[in-house]
Amino acid sequence: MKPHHPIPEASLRRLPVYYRSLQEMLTAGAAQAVSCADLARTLGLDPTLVRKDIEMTGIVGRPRVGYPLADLVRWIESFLGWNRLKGAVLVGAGSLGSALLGYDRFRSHGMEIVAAFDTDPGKIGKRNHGRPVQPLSALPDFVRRTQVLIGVIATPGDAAQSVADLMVAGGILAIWNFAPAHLHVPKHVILQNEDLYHSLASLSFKLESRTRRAETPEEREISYAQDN
Amino acid sequence: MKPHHPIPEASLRRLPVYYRSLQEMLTAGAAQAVSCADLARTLGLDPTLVRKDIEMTGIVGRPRVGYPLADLVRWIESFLGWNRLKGAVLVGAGSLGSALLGYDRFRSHGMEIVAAFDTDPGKIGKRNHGRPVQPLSALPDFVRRTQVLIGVIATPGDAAQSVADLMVAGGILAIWNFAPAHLHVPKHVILQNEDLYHSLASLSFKLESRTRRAETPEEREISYAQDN
DNA sequence: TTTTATTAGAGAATATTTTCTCGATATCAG
DNA sequence: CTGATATCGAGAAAATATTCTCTAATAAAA
Repeated sequence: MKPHHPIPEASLRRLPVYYRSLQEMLTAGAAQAVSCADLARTLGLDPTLVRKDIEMTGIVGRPRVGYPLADLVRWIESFLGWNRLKGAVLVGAGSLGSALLGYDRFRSHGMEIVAAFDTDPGKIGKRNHGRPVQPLSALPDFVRRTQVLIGVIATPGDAAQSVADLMVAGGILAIWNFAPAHLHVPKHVILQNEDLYHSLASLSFKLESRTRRAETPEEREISYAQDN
Repeated sequence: MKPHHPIPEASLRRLPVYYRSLQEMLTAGAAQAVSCADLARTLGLDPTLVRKDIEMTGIVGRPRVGYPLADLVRWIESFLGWNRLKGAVLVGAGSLGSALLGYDRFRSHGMEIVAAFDTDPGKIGKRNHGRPVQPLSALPDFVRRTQVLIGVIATPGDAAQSVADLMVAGGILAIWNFAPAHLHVPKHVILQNEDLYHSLASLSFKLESRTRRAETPEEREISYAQDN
């Protein structure tokens, strides 16, 4: 039923948007069913785009009615794997790591961070948001014992590759990397980079080109060439 | 030199990767110049892809030599606007907000968070990573006075839209949204969403489909050669 | 029963991204 | 000094992804 292979990345990233909007509708308790047109209108997207994305998940709607709201929400959950809780380990109990440990809503999105690791003796042995912080050296064994599949890296950039290696050695299958580093992992390991500087680059570039364009409309042609 | 107006988003997101790699080479002090082929090899990318991306920034290289390393680094900085410091305000001094306030390396990437805002009376008036936390109601006036252009949202999802409205009212031109919410902003405002659940969806989906696929067929045993 | 709103599905059109190809040029070896 | 060659630059082509368009089918409403 589900065409697992050719899922466009863009569609995949839009599904959580739909999901959240649908869940809001659900808690608002307004309607039993929702049409793609409704959803598209509230999100400011094209209706056919929304339909394509939803169609992709395999659920079938009913003409003139739309999709049963509760079913659609559960279906997306299931499609994204958010209904099957997967354990994760986190390395790097700094401020970002702590913030991630505090995100209790990850649990309702299929992921639970079950343990944290660090190399700082000042952190090891203490608890962070309820999870014990263990020495990094204990990671591979822990992963092997607990069969955890997801590893979250929230270390400084220069430590990230060696952490990734440890994770892979332990049997981690998916790495969510928040460290500013370009990681090399075996092909069978899923790598999701969450590098803030990538986004900042995009934001910064767009802002610069817009404000510069506003300053000197006629000099656009050299706008990229000028150094300050 | 040519201002390609449509800068591919994909290229824009690869530039920070190049930047970091180049900077590492620079501090390693190995070579004066670097070729696209070198860079592509260390990053595992296609050489022509790298050349296209770099060409897009407008820098000119020298045949048989490559690009002068130091110049290239500075050029990318300049292209992305990372050499012109832009002020930003942050709303939501929770754990994620604090983590962002603690990222002092944003400054070397063109952004400095100059003030934080929150609605929690327990946080207002205190300092967070050196910045005073002010009441949210003070935001529009602050933005207007200081001419800050970037707004960072790190609030819970249900507060995000009203915060965005306040920012827009104050004159913010770019919003970096970490809250799990779909924001509506005027067209002239740049919106960059950093929703963790989008990435988690992608990660989770890929992991689910791989593990499901691996459960049924014969290839379950995966060997990890490396062990250290 | 007829009308209407809506989904399903397929295919075309468009946009974007990546790869290919080739000519030009600076460096190096002889 | 001359030729070989690695590298850049740029345009063309190919591949990929996204968006649009249209038709048929269906369920609800009139």
